[in-house]
Amino acid sequence: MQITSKFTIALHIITAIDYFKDTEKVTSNFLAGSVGANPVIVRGVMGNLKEAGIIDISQGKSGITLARPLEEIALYDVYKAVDCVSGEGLFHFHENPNANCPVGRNIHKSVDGRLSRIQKAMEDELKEITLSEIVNDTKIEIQNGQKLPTNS
Amino acid sequence: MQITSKFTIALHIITAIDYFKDTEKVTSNFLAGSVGANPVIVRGVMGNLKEAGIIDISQGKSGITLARPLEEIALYDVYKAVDCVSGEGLFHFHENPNANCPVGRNIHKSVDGRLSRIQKAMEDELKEITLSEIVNDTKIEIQNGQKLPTNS
DNA sequence: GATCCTGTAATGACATATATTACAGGATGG
DNA sequence: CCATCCTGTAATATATGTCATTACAGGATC
Repeated sequence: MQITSKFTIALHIITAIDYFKDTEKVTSNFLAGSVGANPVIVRGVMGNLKEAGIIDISQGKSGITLARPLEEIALYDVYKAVDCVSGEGLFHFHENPNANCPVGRNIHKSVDGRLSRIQKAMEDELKEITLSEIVNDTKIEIQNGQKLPTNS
Repeated sequence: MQITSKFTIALHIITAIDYFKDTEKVTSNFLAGSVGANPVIVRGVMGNLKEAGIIDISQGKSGITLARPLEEIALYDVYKAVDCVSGEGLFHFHENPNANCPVGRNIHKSVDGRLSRIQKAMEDELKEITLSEIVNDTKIEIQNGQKLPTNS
């Protein structure tokens, strides 16, 4: 199992919105071209990000823009926006433990809290990382890629 | 998306093996009855736990037994044993970022490390919890459930 | 007002999770 | 030593989720 690629698509979208904000009209088709996914998928993710107040969507010349500074967008905000992990939680508990068995009747009580704690550890880490880190690193990587090998 | 229930089934199995070790012959069918899942699924999980050196499987009177003390079985060991998360990692990266786009060409480099770090945070938490905690809590819950309401 | 863009529905392909039936082969215990 | 019981595993079915794709309605823009 894996967390849906909508999450990394969202990170890619935000990075591209920032990177191309001054040089391109950023639309769902443009973003879909960069992401390599279908425009409908991208529009869906865009919708999630808009609901979460992370981007603004306009059909005008401005196109799609960021609604707040990159420093104020944590990976956790994006993760919540695209709803990677259902309300059921990260772990899928088997549905039918036997209520006639003492273990089956009580296993939930002793496990649920610990699974939440594990999920929380992941989510706390998501809160520690902002999009500004990712965008900055991406720009650095782009710079490095543009340097040609040279002897000088 | 959710992590497969094989994981919680494994926790349930281990708990039941310990709980019933002195009173029942523990077989895949017996465990499947407690878990409320198909015996074939349980045998599959049992196979994973056996490979990982967590349980021993015998067809004799002893049935299925724990291969090491509960204190030495971390949730992480079980998680690895049942292979919840593929080698691809917890997060599914979109497959086709556009190599002709500077962002598409570099987004992986700036994101991959951070996604690993998030996954690691979860896995580190899994390492902190042992089955002895879960089994002890389950036993306590069973005790509490057996206490009848009383005025005395 | 023509054009472009978003929002969304409908459908299909594909992968994964779980259940289920069936059976071969091995260990056990009488 | 043999009947029995149990595990290991293949094959199949169903359900669900992901992602792609086509299509189009409606709104904003220029």
